[in-house]
Amino acid sequence: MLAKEQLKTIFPDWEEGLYNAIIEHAELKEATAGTVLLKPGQNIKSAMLVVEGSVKLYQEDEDGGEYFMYHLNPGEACAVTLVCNYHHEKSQVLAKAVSDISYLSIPVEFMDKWLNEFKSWHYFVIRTYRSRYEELLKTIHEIAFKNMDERLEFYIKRQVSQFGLSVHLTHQEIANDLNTSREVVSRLLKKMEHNGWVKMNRNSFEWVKK
Amino acid sequence: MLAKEQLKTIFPDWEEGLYNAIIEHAELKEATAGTVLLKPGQNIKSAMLVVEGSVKLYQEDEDGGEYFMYHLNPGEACAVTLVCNYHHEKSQVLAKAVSDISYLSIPVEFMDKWLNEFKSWHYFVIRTYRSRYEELLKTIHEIAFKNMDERLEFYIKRQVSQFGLSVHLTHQEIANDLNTSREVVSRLLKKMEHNGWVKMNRNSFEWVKK
DNA sequence: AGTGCCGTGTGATAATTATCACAAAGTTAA
DNA sequence: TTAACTTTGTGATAATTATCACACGGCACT
Repeated sequence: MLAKEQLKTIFPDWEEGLYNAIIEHAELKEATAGTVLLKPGQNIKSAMLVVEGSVKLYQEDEDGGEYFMYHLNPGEACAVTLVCNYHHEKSQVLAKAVSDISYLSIPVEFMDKWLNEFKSWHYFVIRTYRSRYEELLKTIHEIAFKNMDERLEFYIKRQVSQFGLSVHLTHQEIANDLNTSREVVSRLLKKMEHNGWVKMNRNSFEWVKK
Repeated sequence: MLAKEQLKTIFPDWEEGLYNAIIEHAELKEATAGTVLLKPGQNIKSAMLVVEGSVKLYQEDEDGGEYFMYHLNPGEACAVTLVCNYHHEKSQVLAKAVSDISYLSIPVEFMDKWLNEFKSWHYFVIRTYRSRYEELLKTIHEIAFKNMDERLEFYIKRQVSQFGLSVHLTHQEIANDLNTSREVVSRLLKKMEHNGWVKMNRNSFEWVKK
């Protein structure tokens, strides 16, 4: 388990008691890049709080399609796992580690208990829901109103603000995240290259716009 | 203001003290069908809890487009208005009364206070966020993966489960909610009519499938 | 009854995206 | 180096949706 000091830097503004409770009851787990942490339909047995690395949240289609919704970073929690009624909730999302990660896993039994015990925990839960709700709104805005070129630009910008100007993704990976085809992504990136927005390499490209 | 008994039937499972606080501090407001209750960009000054009638929540585009996300019914609250930090939050959604409605309006000052005072209030807030988050997920699922015919069917089914088998909407209204054009809706409804899924009238139709 | 508006039907065409087919270039491993 | 594989480029074509144009019928109002 982490030292309390480390916890405090990653999850600031909690009560002493909550740090202690975490240290006592949470398990620090690790997962390698690409691991599926949560699948649609899966029963939720524990909450997930990211400590290190980042996680991608997807909506998944019945027949294999995926749509990327948002990233979870250190200090953030997966909203769908913060349930307050025992064992009955199932995941509606797919969560995948983008990098090697470590995260706190907290049995759902404590969710309800801590809501009563720790004020800072219930603020954390509410803030988590609120911010994830807002991420979903942004995602809906993109899909509902924008064409693929603008959606790709939005996607790249999110990627850039996460990992910097150098984007290490293949066209195929991007196409999967946007539920479109590799060809479409290739052509749109080519157009962006002509416009001087990106510098293309194999397996990666640089975002140079603005 | 409503009598406590009425409040209890619409918002069950609250504490006595919360009902009293509502009676003391909430205002019971009314609005006629079609009224815009909340606009994107607007500062949130008060929470909205639906008492009677129903409200439609939309994502709005910069240039006039709208996309319908979900309904709010009596006993439900608008998640975006349940803010806990004063005055700084702006709406990212559009809320419109579908029918004549009445709702409780609670100044945001109380949001934080009540979170501390009433356990039943913070459960209510969390449940609200959770259920709205889930509605957004469903919406994303539709837009990201389905063609317009399936999205229209999903839309009609939601309408039916809200208001019954008789759907009183013009093709134009449906087209606005789905951010598509009237012609597309007309043609798809015609196809559904051929399949025996609907019986068309002027200004309305019946859902007869299954 | 006539006028005009609104809701609907429908063809023609454009724009966007999806799908298929295949080539070329870079990378990895024997 | 050669072979196998991955990534990317690109044309051709299909499917889906958007847009434009216009007709027709019901309904309200005089």
